[in-house]
Amino acid sequence: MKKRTTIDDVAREAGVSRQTVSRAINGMDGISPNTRDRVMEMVSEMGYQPSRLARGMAGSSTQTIGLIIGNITNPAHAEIFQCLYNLADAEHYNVLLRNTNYEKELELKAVQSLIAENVDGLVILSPTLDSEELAQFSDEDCPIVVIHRAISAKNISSIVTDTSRATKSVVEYLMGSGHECIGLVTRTGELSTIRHFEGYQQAIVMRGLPNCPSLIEQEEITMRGGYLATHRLLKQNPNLTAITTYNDLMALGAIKACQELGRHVPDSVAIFGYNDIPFASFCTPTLSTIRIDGEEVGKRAFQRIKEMIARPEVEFPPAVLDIDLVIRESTNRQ
Amino acid sequence: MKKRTTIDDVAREAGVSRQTVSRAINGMDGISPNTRDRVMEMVSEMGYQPSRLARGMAGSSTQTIGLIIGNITNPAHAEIFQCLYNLADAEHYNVLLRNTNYEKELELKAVQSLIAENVDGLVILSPTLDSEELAQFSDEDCPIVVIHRAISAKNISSIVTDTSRATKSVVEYLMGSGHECIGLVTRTGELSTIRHFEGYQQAIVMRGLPNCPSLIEQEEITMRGGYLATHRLLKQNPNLTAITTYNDLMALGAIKACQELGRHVPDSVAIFGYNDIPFASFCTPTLSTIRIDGEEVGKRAFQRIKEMIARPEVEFPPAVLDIDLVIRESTNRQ
DNA sequence: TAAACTGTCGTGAGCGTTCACGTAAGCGAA
DNA sequence: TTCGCTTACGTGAACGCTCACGACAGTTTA
Repeated sequence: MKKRTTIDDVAREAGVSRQTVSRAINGMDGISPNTRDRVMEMVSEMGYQPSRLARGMAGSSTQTIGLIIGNITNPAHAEIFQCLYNLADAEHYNVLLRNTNYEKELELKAVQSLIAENVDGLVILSPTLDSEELAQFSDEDCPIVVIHRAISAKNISSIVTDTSRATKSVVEYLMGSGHECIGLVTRTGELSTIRHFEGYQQAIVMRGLPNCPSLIEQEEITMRGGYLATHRLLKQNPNLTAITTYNDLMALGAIKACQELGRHVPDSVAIFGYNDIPFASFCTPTLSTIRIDGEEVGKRAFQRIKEMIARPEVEFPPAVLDIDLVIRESTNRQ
Repeated sequence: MKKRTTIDDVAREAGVSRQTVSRAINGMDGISPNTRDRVMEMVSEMGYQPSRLARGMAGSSTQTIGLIIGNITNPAHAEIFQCLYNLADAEHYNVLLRNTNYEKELELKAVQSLIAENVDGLVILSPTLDSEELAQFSDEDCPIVVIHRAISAKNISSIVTDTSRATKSVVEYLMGSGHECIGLVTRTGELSTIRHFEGYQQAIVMRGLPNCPSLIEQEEITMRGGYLATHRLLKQNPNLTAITTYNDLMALGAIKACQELGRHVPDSVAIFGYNDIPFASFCTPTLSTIRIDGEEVGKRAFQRIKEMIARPEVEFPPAVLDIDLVIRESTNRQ
């Protein structure tokens, strides 16, 4: 049975007090350079690692941030996680993950449980909870950063892209390429789809095209979901020549559905994705999509949560990220 | 400043002692049904949640398992994580993730840091560390389950598939379809590739075909890696008609490379993957691959780590999982 | 009837830190 | 000298639990 090396062990060996060791390892002042060196040498000699549990108990920080993620299996989410993780890890933060499968109940529980775990901050990467549901956590003293949903309140801040404008650009691009009957494949629920609708309809209306409800299909956010929705869409609207989707996964499913129905992509149907996951440039045909820089998102989210931890009284406005249309084969009609 | 509800608060309100509350919430005996009910009612009324930090400090378990993962961006890994996570979460375990990018140094540090965090157990999902490197952790009293590498020692156990046999089956299948010049695209490093080589060569030799080193290319485990390796492979061996790969990601890259080089898949080159990630059945052409049930892997890993936590003295033999060949379009020559 | 046991509960200590103090030495200024 | 300030430490308490006990009924056993 191995016994853990504690701060007291180090203190004893170095011939100083507990507190002095603490001062040394935490870079606090009130300690002379000489003693600091001596202590630090002892620390590495004895292989001492402070216990995060004890630190969390005694101090105010657990050096842990919670991350709630809708589905880690979604490559767009995974990329953001990875980047956020790397930054956090570099600053000795632990990342505590909760995979919620986009379920509202689970997500609410996840927020509560993470706060109860004394995380220093919380990042939410899932389009499930709405502003009101989030607002109830304003009074817990745990800063929250929400990704992809604009909200800013006490202790709550966000990193967003302009989904509405992006979707509008996509539809305008498709109309510019001569498409007049454009379908929308999006997720179930209202929450983040509303921006999606918004952009879609703005573009349609501006162009004076008919705003037809049968051109919209909703499904779960997976390849299978995109596949099913597209099947329905094309059955109801055989004259449809383009589809814009909620994300790349649904787009990949859409391509599959088109192929099964004998509708060539892009010659018979153009498909537009959202996110630019790695597969988008490796599939056949390669996928036109909205590029969101996952690395940038992860970086901003981490920076923001750190700022909020450091200055809890400040209220931060949403950070809006740029997006680009990436045109590839799936919309490139001959 | 919100104050946390502690076990003492509950005890006071319920008119019992701390320890009695502890007995109630932990389902220990030495408490009458009446008091238990009364305490539990008070617990939910006050919204009391025990502090994992304090539990970890005071008790022997932190209810946390560590998971080291090579690259969470790899869908095969993500699936296993998700399943393991779900099971762990259902039993109130936290999962502490470390993403190591397959780097040996990071991975060794990750193991040490997780042990220092007092995790109850550790699961390693990465083909990076070899048996000797792992063996040094036998003496820490923290059970370790290694996925995809056969090893069993004190405190160390594993969940594996027979990569060698699987690869052999693939090559035999390809030869059975008339292929005589078969390339191998695998990862850099020796560790898990050795089983890959083994199966490949066994099949080749049994058939009496020449064992040509130029038919093997190594790269990083990504689509891009598979893409680059395949480019080199086809340049050096234009007469090659089939490629078997380390995993589906590399296979997807291989398909891309073939398309760029004007080699039709499967008519000119057949491609075989490994893992059966969701994209394998949604890409074009759909990918023939080895099916590994990620859900089963995650389940076994979690069950095993729980067994090891419960009975630290027992040494478990590797659990070997079944695999299947899944034949799809990418090897289906007309 | 005394002794031993069983069921139910409470108490003190300890886990490994940080925090808010207290203290002693050294130095300069009034 | 005397006071105050700074620098460099040390000390006790606290964080919220679990663990190993101890205590005290009530019930069985010898």
